[in-house]
Order: sequence, then structure tokens, then C-alpha cells
Amino acid sequence: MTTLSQIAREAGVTEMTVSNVLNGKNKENRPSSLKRGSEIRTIAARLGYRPNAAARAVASGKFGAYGLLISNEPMRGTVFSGTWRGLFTALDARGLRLVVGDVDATRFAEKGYVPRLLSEWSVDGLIVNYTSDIPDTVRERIVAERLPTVFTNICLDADCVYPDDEGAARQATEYLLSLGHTRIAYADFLGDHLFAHYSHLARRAGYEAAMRNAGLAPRLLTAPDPPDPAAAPSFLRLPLAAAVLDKPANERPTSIFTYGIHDTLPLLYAAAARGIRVPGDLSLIGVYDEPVEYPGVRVSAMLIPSVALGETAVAMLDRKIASGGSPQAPCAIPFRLDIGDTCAPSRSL
Amino acid sequence: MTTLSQIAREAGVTEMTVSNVLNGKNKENRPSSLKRGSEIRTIAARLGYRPNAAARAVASGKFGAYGLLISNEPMRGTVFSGTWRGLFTALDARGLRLVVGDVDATRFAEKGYVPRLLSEWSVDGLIVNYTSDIPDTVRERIVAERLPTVFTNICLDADCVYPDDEGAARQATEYLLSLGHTRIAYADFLGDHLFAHYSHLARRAGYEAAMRNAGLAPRLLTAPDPPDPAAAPSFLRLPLAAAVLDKPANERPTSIFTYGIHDTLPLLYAAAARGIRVPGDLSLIGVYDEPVEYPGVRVSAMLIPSVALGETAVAMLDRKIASGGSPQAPCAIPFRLDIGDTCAPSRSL
DNA sequence: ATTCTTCTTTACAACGCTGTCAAGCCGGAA
DNA sequence: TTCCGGCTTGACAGCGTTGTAAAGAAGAAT
Repeated sequence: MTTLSQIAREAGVTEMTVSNVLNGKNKENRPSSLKRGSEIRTIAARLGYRPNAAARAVASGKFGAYGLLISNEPMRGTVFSGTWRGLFTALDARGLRLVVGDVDATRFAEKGYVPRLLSEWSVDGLIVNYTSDIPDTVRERIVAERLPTVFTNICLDADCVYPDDEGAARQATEYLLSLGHTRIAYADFLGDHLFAHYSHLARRAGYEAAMRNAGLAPRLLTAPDPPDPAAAPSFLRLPLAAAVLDKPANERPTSIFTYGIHDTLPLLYAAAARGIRVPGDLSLIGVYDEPVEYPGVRVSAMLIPSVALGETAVAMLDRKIASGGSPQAPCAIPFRLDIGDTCAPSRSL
Repeated sequence: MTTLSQIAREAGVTEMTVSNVLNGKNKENRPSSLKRGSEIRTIAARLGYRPNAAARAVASGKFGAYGLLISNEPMRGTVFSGTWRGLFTALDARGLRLVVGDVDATRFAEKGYVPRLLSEWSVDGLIVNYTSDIPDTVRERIVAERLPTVFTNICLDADCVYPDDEGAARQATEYLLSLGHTRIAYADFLGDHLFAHYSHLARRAGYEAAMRNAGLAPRLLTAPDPPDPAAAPSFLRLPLAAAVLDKPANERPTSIFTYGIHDTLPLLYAAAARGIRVPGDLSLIGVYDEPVEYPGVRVSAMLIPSVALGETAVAMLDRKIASGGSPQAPCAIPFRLDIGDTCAPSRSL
């Protein structure tokens, strides 16, 4: 392991000089010091010098890392993948590292786990991605750590970044309304038990609000007895989709706003199998992370980029730390209507 | 921030004493020191003392963390979720933390990225989960870091932990053979392009070996023009499954070994839709992480627990570090036959 | 040549903790 | 009571780096 002092000795200067040079704290206007600078860099490279993050952290008082607290659950979804990417991109640009703690409900309950996990590390800040309903006690425990913290994928009164699910749902519904649809259903096939989760709740609320405003009755398509969400890919929702579309044409919805891609694809497939044309006989729109291409079809979408969510979370944490920990206004990641091939004016128009 | 010296001052002892007490380095046989010990602990608790990991790392020369290098891609799958859980369980038991670096192919190519990312952190060891084909140049670059490293989900000549895909596939096929099947197909609907990936390659090889040994011709069911694996859940494989089962009974396979759950479920569904009884008319078995319950059916499986993979990786890294970095023999995570409800003796028996 | 300005370099201490080893203490055995 | 062994405590230095403030050097301006 190469240290600053080794380099200093070889170069015949002080450790401090080496440190300054290697950290770019010299302006290097002068030819003489520029030369010395490149000498030092050469020696450092030859010796394979690599700064020691721990020593730096001790000396500077900054750890140079954010902590990420996740429950194992969201790792399963593709949504977190985008958030993850956003986090990394943003952290990378700042030269920060990520210390990750995996926390399931059990460990959260275990008192002292959170401090042990991250506070000991003196991470400079904490991002908590605990998408399911965080019990208030857990939140309080985290906040009690007095560590700058930002919550993601959940809407709180401060320090949170979340997708604007409600707005997206409302606007998607209004888009269908503007196309003349009145029999608009909401499909969230994973079942009512999920309405405790923020995104499910918010999208449903947005849909219902839009319908109420239009004086229409909401139609919720959910599974009364949902399959295990972990084991069940969109595949198992096919029977549910079929059940909807097997109704006579004058009863079934003319358009469906879906929770996500796993609800949309079965509907697309079931429709195709029954000769129901999309978008001719049935309009479909959902909330997604990125544009979705069903073979030959670009699915109409409200897009909420989760990469942006990750980046925003880091930016907010930066601000929170810079401001000495003062509460940051909640931030909703905006959505964008992506008009694809699966929505058309209502036939009855 | 509370430090050791503050506690020491309050307790009227030395920092070293506090350190010893708090780290349990005292046997505390004597009543007197036991009393002092509890005093110190009380004070520490009152002051909200939390050890500073960075300082500890500098002083002890051990960082107390392993690095994990992943490409963003595997985060998408459920398989990695299990590995992740295993890693955390094992690390937790050792009081270690995890510093995570997300590395896509582009960043790997960027020279110096890996060192910057993790070596600077002086992590004590590195776990690389880069499931897709790691280019040799990248591997060499990582190895050149001279950091104890273990690769997961890939089979190399040393320092790797991987599921025994080939063995599992072979034995699954042999199980079908032992039931009297001869028309045994292998379904990996995601397509030929995936055979570059370790698991796909290995399972296919195991299947083919078993078939060859039995003097039978392999039948590969793959997608010539695969959908985007990221966007396509098992759902989109349904047409492929249907195509297989729409063949006349004397042509179609009597049993299918599937790559994974996303291949099995469509087959199960398509079979049910066509009145093909499982396992009466069609036996299905695949390689999974955990037992799979299709509503009412326990799917027959070769189980390779990915949690064990994560735990084993940590254990191997421990050994590698303890042994001063000497190469560790490759470790294949063993499989286990889980006889479910989807395999039966061949009718022609 | 001299003075001034602007960097650069140095010396020193500090960050919070742990390793070492000698000194001190204690309880039990003689 | 005395001595011994084992455990605890204390003093000190050190881990690799950075902050500080003062000293030094180099070039520009006079």
C-alpha cells in the first residue's frame, strides 16, 4: 500500500505538497511547480498510489458516502432498477460512494439496527427507499438518527422524492375522457391489498378524482384474491384480463387505465386473442418508467422516469446537507404523456 | 458527535479503557472492573456514543467492508434478489458493510473506473457479480487491482461461486428419462442470443449431455427472434409456448425441461387452455431459486438457492483474505430435486 | 535591482481510534 | 500475611490524511 509519505520521500517534498498536487489544489501557474507537479504525479502513478478513503474521512470529517437503506422487496421490481441507475449516476458525478443496507421489516423493528448499520459509518447522508408503508415508528427512529435523510417513493410532508403518480393517473384518465370515453376502468390486477402502497394508492386516487370530476362512476378492476405478488409475473394476470374482456361489448370498458406494464400486456394479449382491436375497440394507457414497445405497438403511456427520481434524491440530499439539515420541500417527479398506438377516440363520439 | 475521549473524561479513565470495554476486550472477572465497565457503558449510552468507522479503519488497517460490483442488468431479475439477501445475511453476521458499485459495460471499459470506485475505499475484498459474459480484459483489470476478489454467477478456474446449472439441468433431464420420457425438449424462450450467458449455456449443456448419454436427440425450444428481455416478462413467451403445444400429440414433447419459471408458467397456462393435462399428458420441470406454487400446483423443480450463493460468496471471500489471497477452488452451489406435481411417468411406459 | 503580489511549500497539529507493552491492580493460593 | 498469576489500565505512538498558518519562492511590476 502506497502512502503519501512514500511519494513525498521519493519526490523530496512534504506529504502536504503531494496531497495538494494530487487533489488539484494548486493552480500551477508557474513552470517550476508545474514541473514538480507532474513529477509527483508520475511517482504516484509508478507506485500505484491510491488514496485511503478512511484516512481522508477521519482527517476531513467528511465520509464521502451516502447510505442507502432499502427493503429487499423493491429490488425485485424493474422500477427500482431505474432509481438505482439514477442514484449511481448522480453519486458518480460527485465522487461519492454508496454504502447499502438491506433492511427488511424484521430488522427495522430490531431496535438499534439502523444506527449500527449506517450511522457508525458516519455516512454523510441517508437515502431511504422503503416503498411500502413505512410505519411511523420506523420513520421516527430513522429521523432520530439526526442524519440528513431523504425518503424516496413515498410522499411525506418533507424530505421526500416520489413519482407524481396521482397527477399521472389523473391526466391519463383525463386524456381518455378527452377522447370521448366514458366507460373507463382502472386495472390494478395485483389486488386491493396493495392499495396500502403509495403508488397504488396514488394512482387509484388520481383516477378516481378524474372520474368524479367528470361525473362518472369509477370502475376498479382488481383481484379479490391476489396471487403472491413475488411469484406472480404479469403472466398470472391474464385470466383477470380475459374476464374483463369476455363481457359483452356494451358492458365492457371502452378504455382502461392500467397501473403498470404488467397489467397492460395481459390486456393487450387477451384483446388480440379475442379479436378486440386496440385502439379501435379498446384504448389502453398506463403509467410506466420508460416507453414500452409491445411487438409492433408503442404502448400509450404516462411516463415517470425513475432514473430522474434517483438523481433528484441525491440532489435533494446534497441540498439538505448544504443547508445544515433543514427540511426540503417534497418533490414530485413529473410525468409526461407519451402518445403511442393504443389510444383512440371513443367510437361513440 | 461523541468520541471516546469524552466518555473517558467523564468516567475518569483513559480512552483505551473505554475502547476495551466497549469492544468487549475485557473478561470482566473482577467485580470492581465489572462495575467500572457498566459505568462506562452507561455513560456511552447517555452520550449517544457511536464509534467512527473511518477512524477505526485507519487505526486498525481494516476497512470492515466488502465491495460489491454489479452491472445494472442483474438487478432486474429475481435471482439477484436472493443473492443479495444471502450477501447481506452473511455480511451482517460478520459486522461488515457493503459498498456497492454499479458498473455497466461502458464504465467497465473506462479505464481506471474500478480502482476509483472501490480500491480507494480500501475495501477489504471485492465481490463481482457480473453475470453476463465478462470480457477477459475486464477480468484482468479487476484482478490487477490486487484486491481479494470473488466472482459470482460465473464459472472460472478459481475464486468463483456459481449455481451448478449444468448438474441441475442434467439431473432434471435424467429424472424425466427415468420416468420413461424420450421426447424431452428444452425450453429457453428468451432465445439463442442468451446462450452466451453462463446460466443459459450451462443448463443447455447439461440437458444436451443427458440426452446424448441416453442416445436421444435434443430438442431446443428457443425464440429465433427474441423480444427485448428487459421489457418482456414471461408474458410474451406465451405465444411460443402455444406454438409448441399446438402440435399434434404424437409430435409434441411429452416432457419439457425449462430454463426458468418464466418459461414454465406460460407452458402451464397454455397447456391448461388446450386441455393438455399436466402432468398426465405433459411433464414440466425447471430450475428455480425457490419452490414455485402455481395456484393449486407445486411445480416440480431443481432448486438452486441463490441465497446460499450470496452467503457462500462472502464465506469464500473471508477465506481468500484469511489465506493471504491464494486462489480458492471454484464452488458450485448444489441443487436439490423438489418433486412437485408436474412430472409423471411417460404414458408410453 | 528592488519591491510587491501571488502561489506554493512547510511544519505542526489534529481527526478518532487501536496496538503495544509496561505498570498496576486484584483475588486467591500458599 | 505474602506472593503469584492473570487481568485491567495507562501512556504513548501511530494509522494516512487534511486544515492551518506562517514561511518561502517565483514571477511581475516598479
